[in-house]
Amino acid sequence: MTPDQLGAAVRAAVAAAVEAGELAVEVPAEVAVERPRSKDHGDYATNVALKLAKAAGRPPREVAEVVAARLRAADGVAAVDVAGPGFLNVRLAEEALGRVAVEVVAAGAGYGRNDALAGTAVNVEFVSANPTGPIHVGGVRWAAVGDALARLLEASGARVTREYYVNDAGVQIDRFAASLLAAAKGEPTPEDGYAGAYVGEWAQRVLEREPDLLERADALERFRVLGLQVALEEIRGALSSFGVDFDVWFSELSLKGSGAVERALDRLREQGHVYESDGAVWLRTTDFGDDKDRVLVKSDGSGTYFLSDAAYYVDKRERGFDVCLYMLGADHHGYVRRLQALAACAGDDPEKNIEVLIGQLVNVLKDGEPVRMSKRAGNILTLEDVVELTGADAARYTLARSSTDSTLDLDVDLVTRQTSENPVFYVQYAATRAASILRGAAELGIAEPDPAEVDVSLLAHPIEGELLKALAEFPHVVATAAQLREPHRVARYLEEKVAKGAQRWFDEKVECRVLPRGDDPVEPVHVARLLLWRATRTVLENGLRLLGVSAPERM
RNA sequence: GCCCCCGUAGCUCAGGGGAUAGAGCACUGCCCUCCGGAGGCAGGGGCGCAGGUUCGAAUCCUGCCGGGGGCACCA
Repeated sequence: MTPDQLGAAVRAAVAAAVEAGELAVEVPAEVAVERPRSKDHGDYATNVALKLAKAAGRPPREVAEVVAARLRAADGVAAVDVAGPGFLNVRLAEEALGRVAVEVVAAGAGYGRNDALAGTAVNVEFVSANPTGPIHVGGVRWAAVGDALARLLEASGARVTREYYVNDAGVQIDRFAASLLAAAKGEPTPEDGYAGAYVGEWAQRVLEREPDLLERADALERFRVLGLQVALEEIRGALSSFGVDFDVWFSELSLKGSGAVERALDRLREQGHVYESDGAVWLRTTDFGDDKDRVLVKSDGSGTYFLSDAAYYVDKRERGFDVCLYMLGADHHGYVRRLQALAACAGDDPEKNIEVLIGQLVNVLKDGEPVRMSKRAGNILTLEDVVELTGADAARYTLARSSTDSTLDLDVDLVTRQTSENPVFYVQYAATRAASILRGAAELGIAEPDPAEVDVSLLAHPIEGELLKALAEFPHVVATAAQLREPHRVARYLEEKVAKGAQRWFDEKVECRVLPRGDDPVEPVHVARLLLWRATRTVLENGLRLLGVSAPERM
C-alpha cells in the first residue's frame, strides 16, 4: 500500500464518520500521509486529525479517535494508534506492504507516472545560450535540470516541448562574425570580440564550406550566416551527446520576418497597456507589478530586446502552450517581474500561463580555486569539458541533485575522481547490484515469477518492509518533484531511500539471501525476494531515467 | 539605494507547518570477507541573530548581520 492509497483510505474514513454524524467537517481534498521518522510510530502517519480539529471544534485527539475507529477496518491496515498531539500512526499488514512489489513490477516502466498534467501543453525553454561560443558550465546546469524537469512533466502527463531560443539578432552576432573573420585572416581579435580558441576552429569550419570566402566582398555577412550555422551545429551536437535533444530551435531573427512582432504589438495595444512617450513606444508593465515601464520601440524606430521577448511569448501562446516555462540564470532574475507583467499585459494569467524559474550560478573549482569563466576571455569550461572530465551520467546527476536555489560548487577534482564520493555511483551501483542478482538467478535457472502469483507476505523482514515502503513513495516523489519543478527531489530520494535501502537489504546476507546456496532448493521466499529485487531495479531505472542518467547492467 | 538567492554537522548539501532535524565526505570503533568490499552498522558533533504568526516554525512574516548575483531606450 502506497502513502497515496492510505491517504484515500483516510479520506474514506473521514467521509464515513461525517456521514454517520460523528464529525461535522468538510472532507479534505487531500490528506498528508508520510513515513514517520521513528519506527515506534508505525509504517505511516497522518496529521489529518490535527488539521480537522479546529473546523470540528473538538480536541485533536478526540477527532483522531473517531477517524482511527473507522480506519482500523480498512483493507490492509493492521493497527491504528493515536499518538502525541493527535497523530494517527498506522501499521500495515505485511501482505499489504508486499503488494507494493507486485504493483511496481506489474507497472514496469510506467511505475511512478501520474496524470496530474494530462491535457496540458507545456513549453520548457532552457539553456538558450548565445550562439557565439560553446555551452559553458552555467548552461550545463540548465541542460541537466531543464531536461530532467521536462521528463518529470511528461511523467505527470503533460505534453512537453523542449525549446531553445536562439539569440541570432543582436550586436553580439556582429561581434561574433567580425571575430571569425579576423581569425580567418590571422588578424588579432577585434575589441569587444570573442577570443576563445574555438573562434579559430570555427572560422576554419566556415572556410571549409566556402574556401574562397576571404576574397569576397560579402565575407563578413557570410561569416555571420555560416558562423551561426557552425555554432548551432556545435551546440546541438554537444547537447545531444549530453542526452538533451530540443524539439524546437527558435530563431529570434525569424520573429521579424514572420509578423510575430506586429501581432504582439497589436495584441498588447488591444489590451490597452501601450503608450508613446519621448518618441518611444512603451509597455506599461507597472500596471502589473514591474518597477518601471519598459520600452518596446526605441525613439530611433528600432525594437528593443524586450520587444522580441514580447513577440516570442505571444508566439508561444499562439502555438497553443498553456504554460510557458522559462529557465533563466540568476543574472537574469530582474526579468522575472517584467516577463510576468508582459504576460499580464497580453491578457494572460501571470500565475498560470507563464513561469520563470531562476537558477543560481555554478562555481567551478579546480585545485581549490575558482575557475573564471568568460566567453570573451576564452578561459571557459564548456559542456564538452565537463562531459570529458566526469562522463555525462555523473555530470547530469551531480548538477540535477541540488536545488537550483543554491549556488552549486562543482569541484572538478572531486567530480573527476570516479569514486563513491560521487553519489551517482552509489545509485548506479545499487541498480547494477540488482541487475547482477537478477542475472545470477537467471543463470541458476530461476525464472522471474509472475508477480500475481508470488506470496509477498514472505517479505516479512523489517529491512524488506523498509525497502517496500521506500518503493511505495516513488509516485508521490515524482508528482511532488514535477509540481514544485524540483527534479533534485528524485535524486535525493533515490540516494537516501532506494539505493540505501537496497544496500542495507543486500547486506543481510544470511537472513535475506535471494539466491539459494549450493544445492539448496529454491523456496517461495527466494522467489518473493527476486520479485522485490526486480521492483527495486525498476524504481532505480525509472528514477534515473527521469534524470537522464543511465542504469547500467554492469559497471 | 532598490531587487533576487543563500546562511542547517569540520566540508558539500537534503529537509514543500508536525513527533527525537537527515545524507555523503572526513574522523573513531566494529561487521560482512562464498548473491560484486564501489558494501553495512554504531559514535561524536548543527538550524546566523532578534522579534512575530501558530496547538506546533529549519520551514511562513518583519528587522538586522554575513556571503553571492543583478539594476540600461545593451543583447
